[in-house]
Amino acid sequence: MNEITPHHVKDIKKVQQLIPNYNIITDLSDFFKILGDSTRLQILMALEHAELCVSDIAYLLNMTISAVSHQLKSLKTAKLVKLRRDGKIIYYTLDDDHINKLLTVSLEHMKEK
Amino acid sequence: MNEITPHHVKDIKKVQQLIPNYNIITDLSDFFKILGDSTRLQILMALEHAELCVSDIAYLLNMTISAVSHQLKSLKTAKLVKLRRDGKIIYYTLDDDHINKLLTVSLEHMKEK
DNA sequence: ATTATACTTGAATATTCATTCAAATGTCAA
DNA sequence: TTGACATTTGAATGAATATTCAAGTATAAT
Repeated sequence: MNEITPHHVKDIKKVQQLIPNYNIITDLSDFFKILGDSTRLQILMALEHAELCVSDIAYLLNMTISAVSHQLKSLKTAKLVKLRRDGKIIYYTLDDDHINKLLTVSLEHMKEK
Repeated sequence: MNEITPHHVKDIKKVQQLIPNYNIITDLSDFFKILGDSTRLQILMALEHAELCVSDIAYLLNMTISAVSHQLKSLKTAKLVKLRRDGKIIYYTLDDDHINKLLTVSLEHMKEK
C-alpha cells in the first residue's frame, strides 16, 4: 500500500461520519451479490408469481436440476427463499415480501435510465 | 443438459408470461453485480455525501489509488458516477439521484431482516 | 427389498473479476 | 523542457464462484 495524501480532509471527515459502518456495507454488498446473477434473479422473479418445485424452475430456465438446486441453496442461505416438502417434491417460495418490493423498485430504476 | 419433466405446467406458463424478458433481467443483474462489491458500495455511499477526488477515496477506504481508479472506471461505465477535471485533480460525484434512492431502500431492507 | 423419482451434495473445472505492479498519460510549476 | 503530481491503463496474479458430473439422500410405489 502506497502512502496517500488526501486533498480534502474536511470532506473526508464529514463522509466518515455519515456513511454506514463497514459491517453494514458488507452485509448489503453480500445481498446485492446474490441478486447479481441472472439465474438467481430469474428464480426470484419466477417465485414472485408462483410456488414452484425444482424441476419446474429447471425447465423454465432451461438448466440442469443440479445447477438450479445449487442456486436455490444460495438463495435459501441468504433467506430470500424458503421451502416446504410434499412427498418427493420440494416447493420453493419467496421468504418475505420486501424482497418483492425491492425488485420492483430496482426494475423502476432500470426503466428510468 | 438432461431431460426435465416439469410438474406444474400451468404455473410455468403463467410465470413465463409475467416475468420480464431475459435482456431486462440480465441488465438488472449486471446492475446488482456492480453494487455487489463492498469497495464499490463504499465509494457510492461516500459520494452520496460529498464530491471527492481519487486520492480522497483511496485514503478513506485505505486502498491504493490504482485499485480505486479501477473501480471508479466500473462505476463510470455503469453510469453510476460521473467526473469533472479541475487541473490535475479529477472529482467524482453520483451520476443521478435515484441510485441514491435505491441505496436507501436497500438499507431499509437490511434493517428489516 | 427393490426400483424409480425428486432433489441435494461435493469435488472438479472453467470463468469471472478485484487487486497489484509497472508503465503511461495529462496537467501544472519552475 | 524538466520534474512533480494526480490519475489512468494493461497485464499478471490470485481468489471467488457458476456450472457440470457423479454419487448420495429421501420419499413413495410395487
